[in-house]
Amino acid sequence: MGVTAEETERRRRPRGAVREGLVAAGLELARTGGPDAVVLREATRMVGVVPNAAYRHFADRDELLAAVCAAAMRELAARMATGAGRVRGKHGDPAAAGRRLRAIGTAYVTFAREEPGLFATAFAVPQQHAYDAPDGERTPLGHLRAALDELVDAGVLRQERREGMEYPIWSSVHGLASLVGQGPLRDVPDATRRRFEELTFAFIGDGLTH
Amino acid sequence: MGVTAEETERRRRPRGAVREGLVAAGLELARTGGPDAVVLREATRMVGVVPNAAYRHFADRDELLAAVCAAAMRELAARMATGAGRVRGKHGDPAAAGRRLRAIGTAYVTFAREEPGLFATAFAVPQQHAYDAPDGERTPLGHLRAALDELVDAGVLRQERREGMEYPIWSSVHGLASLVGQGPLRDVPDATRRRFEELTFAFIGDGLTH
DNA sequence: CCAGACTTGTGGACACTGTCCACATGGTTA
DNA sequence: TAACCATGTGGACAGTGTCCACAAGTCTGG
Repeated sequence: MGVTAEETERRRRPRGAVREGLVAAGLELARTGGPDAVVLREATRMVGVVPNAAYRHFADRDELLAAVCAAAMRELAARMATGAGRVRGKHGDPAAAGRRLRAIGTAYVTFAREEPGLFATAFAVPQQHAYDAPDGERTPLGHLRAALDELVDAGVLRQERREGMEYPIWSSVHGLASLVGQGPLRDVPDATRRRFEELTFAFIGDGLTH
Repeated sequence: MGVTAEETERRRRPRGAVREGLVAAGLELARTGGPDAVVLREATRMVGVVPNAAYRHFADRDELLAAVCAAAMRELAARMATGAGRVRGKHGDPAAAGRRLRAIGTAYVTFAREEPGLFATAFAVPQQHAYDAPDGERTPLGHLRAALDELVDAGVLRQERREGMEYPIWSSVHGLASLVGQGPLRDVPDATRRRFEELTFAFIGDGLTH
């Protein structure tokens, strides 16, 4: 009797819900344990479905992981957007432009420190890293590019120094995030870490206005 | 008959050979597949010993992995030492000091690109990252500190800017290495990658002489 | 409107992994 | 020489990714 009820209930899942559920479950696992914690069977258990069901939506575990990685990367981009959005001052104001660059950098590093598992997961599977994601949203690199363009508009960064400036800055911020989030500097005291962040952002500022 | 021969052969291993063999095997696995590829059973197979034998030398797989990570980190430090050692010019010569800093940075990034598996493994288990390793050898951070100290001695880096300068620079180099070695910039063409490296090292130089 | 095709979930199986236990065996020491 | 200790063995177990055959809904063309 209960069997029939549950059996019929089995099909009541909205279309695509299992796939989304698996990604959400994978994100939760990644949050606490990083990419290695994204175990297919555990994710299916969380969704309430048998392990093999996952294979109707992903070719294998790697494909599930890739979807989780993409989601983690979107989360990082979203936090950068939020950080930049909180800075007031209109486009072209030199001070505001500087604060916006710093805000996206801070968001990046803060994400790595507060969510080391998700941060590691975001970079676990190398994705195409264009300025914009397929859905039209800005990627982290896109946010950086926009911030640098604004610094040029504001007259803070000279045009002839603009080209390629994304990469040294991305390197600095990404390296700081890695070292502090999961790397050797993971366990330094909070005050020390803040000093490292301060030093690094000051270094970037120096490099920009050279 | 053959049994007895092999049985007696079993004990012919030099003392500590199994442990060292396991680390060496783990290093080989890490070289091709990163930290996840360090699988205990495969390492024991390579050494020619039964899986459980590993538990006489390591509490569990994590402890084996930690040993492999430490070895990978020493390998990175060794390459930095080699790179610095190739630069001629005596201590205190400004040009030589700059070249030495660049040489250790280049060695760091080159290691990440040529041996992405080992690079990832070196940073997979966060170790104490002092200036010197327990065996007295310089760590990567130790090399960086020495290079910066020399820049001060050479008069390139002003003393009052010296303190804490390790961290922005380490961040820049480590970030570049991560992005180029295993991260989103892993597959950019060689020429592009070299340009990113050039830009980043120039950026660091600017920040130093600010 | 209904038979077949397609989609999606199930059940059972396999090889592989890390790890535990009891046991054997050789070298060392009291 | 007898007891001990370090080290390797053999067998077992749970957990994992993945494959195959099957079932039960859903959609579609005649």
